[in-house]
Amino acid sequence: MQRPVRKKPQTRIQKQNISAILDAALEVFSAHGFRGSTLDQIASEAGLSKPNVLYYFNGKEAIHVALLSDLLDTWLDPLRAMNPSGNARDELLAYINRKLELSRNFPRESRLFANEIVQGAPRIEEFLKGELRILVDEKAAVIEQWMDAGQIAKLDPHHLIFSIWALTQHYADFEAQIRLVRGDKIKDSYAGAQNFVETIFNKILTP
Amino acid sequence: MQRPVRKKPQTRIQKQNISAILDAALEVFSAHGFRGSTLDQIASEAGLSKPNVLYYFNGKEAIHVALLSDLLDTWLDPLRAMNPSGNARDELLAYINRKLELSRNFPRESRLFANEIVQGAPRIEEFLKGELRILVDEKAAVIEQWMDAGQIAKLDPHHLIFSIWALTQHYADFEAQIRLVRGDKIKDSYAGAQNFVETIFNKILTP
DNA sequence: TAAAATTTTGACCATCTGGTAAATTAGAGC
DNA sequence: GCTCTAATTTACCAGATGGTCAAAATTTTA
Repeated sequence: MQRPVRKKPQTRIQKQNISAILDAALEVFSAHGFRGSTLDQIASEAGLSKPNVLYYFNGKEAIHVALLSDLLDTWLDPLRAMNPSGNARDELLAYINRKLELSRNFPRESRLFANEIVQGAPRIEEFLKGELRILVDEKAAVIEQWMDAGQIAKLDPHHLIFSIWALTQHYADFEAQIRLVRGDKIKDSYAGAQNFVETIFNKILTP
Repeated sequence: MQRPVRKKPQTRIQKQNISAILDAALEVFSAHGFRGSTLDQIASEAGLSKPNVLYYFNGKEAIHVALLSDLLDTWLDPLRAMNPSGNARDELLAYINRKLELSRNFPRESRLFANEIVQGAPRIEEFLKGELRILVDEKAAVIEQWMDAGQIAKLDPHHLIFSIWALTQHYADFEAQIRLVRGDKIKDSYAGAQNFVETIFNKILTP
C-alpha cells in the first residue's frame, strides 16, 4: 500500500489535507520546536485524527522535513535577487526590505528556522554548508566589489550579511520579547522597524 | 524528608553535585530546549543517576527555573551598568562590548534564553514585562536625553536597544549557522565580530 | 449503480519519560 | 569503631507519545 506522499498529490482531498497538516505543523513546530511538538497537537490543529495524519506523511520527521524543504527553497530568494550590476546601496536596501517583509509576513517560518539553528541545525546542516554557503560567498564577493569600487563603505561583507539577518529576523524570532518589553504601548512590532533599519543601514553603508 | 534544595547547600557533595547538575542541564537545555531535553540526558551528562538528580531538584521544571533565575539576574547587568552621566557614545559602545562579551563567554546561557523567547517566552513572561521592561524604558529615556542633547544621532531608542541585542546575541544564538556558512575558513566566530559591530555602531550613532 | 480505490477510524503497542519508594551504601562527627 | 545522617541505587509505575493494522466508511471510476 503506497502512501500518497511520494506521488504528486492529486485528489482534492489529498491537496486539502496535506495543506492543512503542513499549516498545522508549521504552527506547532514553530511554537514548540521539533521535540516539543506532538503528533496529537498537529492532528488536532489540522482537524484530523492522528492515524489520518500518518496516512499522509510517513512520520513526524517527514512532516518536519517537508516543511523545511518548502521553506529553505524560498528562504534564499531575497538574497538571490540581489543584482550585481545594480546600484550597491539600492540593491542592499532592497534586500534588507525583502528580508524584513519576510519576517513580517512569515514569522512562523522564521521561527521554525530559528528553532533549528539555535539547537545546532542538526536537520539543515547540509543546506547551510551547501547551497547557502555558496550563495553567501558569491554575494559577499559582489558586495566586496561594490566596496572596492567605492560605492559603499568598506566593511567585512560576511559580517554585513550576518548583521542584516540578525536585525531583520530579530523582529520575528524574538517577537515575544519585543511585545512583552514594549507592552501595549506598541501595536505593530514592525511599525518603526522598517524605518529604523533603513535609517541605520543607510548610515552603515555610507563611506 | 526535606530535599536539600530549599536550604542553602552546605555539604561539599551537595555543592559539587548541584553545580554538576546545573552545568549539565545548561548544556542540554540550551541545545534542545525544555521539552526536547530529558532527565536521563541531564543525569548522564552530570555523571549521576536520574533518581539521584531528583534527589537534588524537585523535578525537571525546578532545574530549569533554577537555571533561568541565575541567568536573568546577570542578564540585566550590562544594561544596568550604563551610566546616564557618562559620555553617550562611550557608554553605548561599552554596553555593546559587554553584551558581545557575554555572547562570547556564555553562549549556552544565551541560547537557553533564545530558546525560551523563540518559543513564546512562556516561563519568563513575568520577567520580560516586569523587571526588563522597567529597565529598558529607563535606559531608553537616558538614551533619548543623550540624543536631545545632540551627543548622538536621533533614533528610536527602543529600536536602538533591540538592534544591539539582535546583533550581539546573533553570534551566540545563530552560531551554528555562522559556523556552517563560513566553514573552516573562520576559526573564531567572534574574530571579526567585535571590530565589525563597533564600526557600524560608531556610524549609527554619529549625528 | 456496482466495483475499485481512497480515506478515515478505533483499538492497540512498544517505547520513552518524568517521577516515586524502599532499601542500600557512603560519609561525618563523636 | 559507632551512630546518625546524607547520598545513591534498584526496581518500579503511570501517562504520554510515535506509530501500526485491519476494518469501516467514503469517494471516485467504469
